[in-house]
Amino acid sequence: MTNKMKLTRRQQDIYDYLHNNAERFAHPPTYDELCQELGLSSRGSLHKHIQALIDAGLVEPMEGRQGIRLVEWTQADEGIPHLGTIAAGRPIQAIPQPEFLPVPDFLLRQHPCYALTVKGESMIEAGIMDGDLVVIEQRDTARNGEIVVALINNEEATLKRLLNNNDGSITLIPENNTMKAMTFEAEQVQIQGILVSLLRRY
Amino acid sequence: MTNKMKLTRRQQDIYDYLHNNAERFAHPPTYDELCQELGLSSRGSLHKHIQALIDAGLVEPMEGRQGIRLVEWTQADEGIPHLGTIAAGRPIQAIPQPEFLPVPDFLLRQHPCYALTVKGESMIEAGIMDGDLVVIEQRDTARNGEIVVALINNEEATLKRLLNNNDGSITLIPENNTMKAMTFEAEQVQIQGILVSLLRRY
DNA sequence: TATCTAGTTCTCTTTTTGTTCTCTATTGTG
DNA sequence: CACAATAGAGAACAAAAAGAGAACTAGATA
Repeated sequence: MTNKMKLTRRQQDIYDYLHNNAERFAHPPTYDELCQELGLSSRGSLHKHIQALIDAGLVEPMEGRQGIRLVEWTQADEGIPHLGTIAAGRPIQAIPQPEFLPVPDFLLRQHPCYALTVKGESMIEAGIMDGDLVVIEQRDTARNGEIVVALINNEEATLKRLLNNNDGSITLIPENNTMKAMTFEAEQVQIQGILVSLLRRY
Repeated sequence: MTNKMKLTRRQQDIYDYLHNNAERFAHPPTYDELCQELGLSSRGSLHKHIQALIDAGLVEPMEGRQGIRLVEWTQADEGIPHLGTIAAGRPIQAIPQPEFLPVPDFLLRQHPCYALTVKGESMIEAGIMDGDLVVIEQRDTARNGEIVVALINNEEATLKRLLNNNDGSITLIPENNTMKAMTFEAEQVQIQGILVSLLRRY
């Protein structure tokens, strides 16, 4: 449905404006407000452009209620934020101003995702190397055997394979036979996401 | 149509400019904008050059001939073809109708690329697992240490690390300590591309 | 009810942009 | 030298894009 129609110059401008100022409008803006912001004096002219954006699937009219509009966007169009570096035994080292990576649909999930750079070799036998970029789906639960981003004791973040033990404890397994699995109480471990895909540049 | 004639000096200039500054133009540039950038004062003159580039198939007019611009054709827009499966010791198993994968810029190179699915574990210690998708830059030469798609005796295709020996022979090294490196005469080995990036879904 | 507001539809004009044309200057070639 | 190929300037034109402004519609409101 993402009909990538080509926009005219002004249509792009207006879309960019809506996109960049989405937060500024508590309630979706009216045509008159937009006209003022964009320096137009005719609602009719604006309407023509908005209509084009609607046809292109970039914008949706507000449901039923008239008076207003709303913009929609997806991660596939926009890219996912690259939040920083994850190294076993350290907190995630955040990038001050996360940049957005364009990642194709087929490497994402429905739920929101973010990207991290892997530091270290703790998952090397799972084919995850130092410097790889991993795409993480934001979640606070995970199933057995999934590779997760886990926060331990609210201090250190790590990428490991998850094992939920019968007694309620949690074991985090590195995929590196020089390293040992570690077991924690459920309260000590907080799941921050699960691994959904991996990107590597040579 | 695709009149593959050689370009004049200025045509090449203009093509190079478009090529190098493609990123700078949020929307495809208008003729007036290009004139300014290129130091021309006549759209008519520009038009003659652009027309030559279109004839040469290097540039496409914006569809629908809207009051706008020309676009360079890049693989980032269209995606790269997924040609099939590469398994050590077999020819590449081609997909009848290759599908196109949208792959973000930063995982590509300037030169044409294609994607293959990796079958087998011969490169597992390089972090390349069974089922991974590799992006290959189409090339017929490679440097020492690069991971290449090599065709051996015009029969079997394989993904290995390349070693050019002093005596002119070529050694292909698997990254799997249960497998042995193999050495061939230069004539037996044909480079079909080099590894530029890797994608994996979980 | 009358009135106001905000989206829609319409006609019209202006501006922008690609195209086509002619004319001129420069350069290289036989 | 003549001649062709390349390069640019500038004018004129048609169509697309953008905008103005008025009239109309349907809800909301008083």
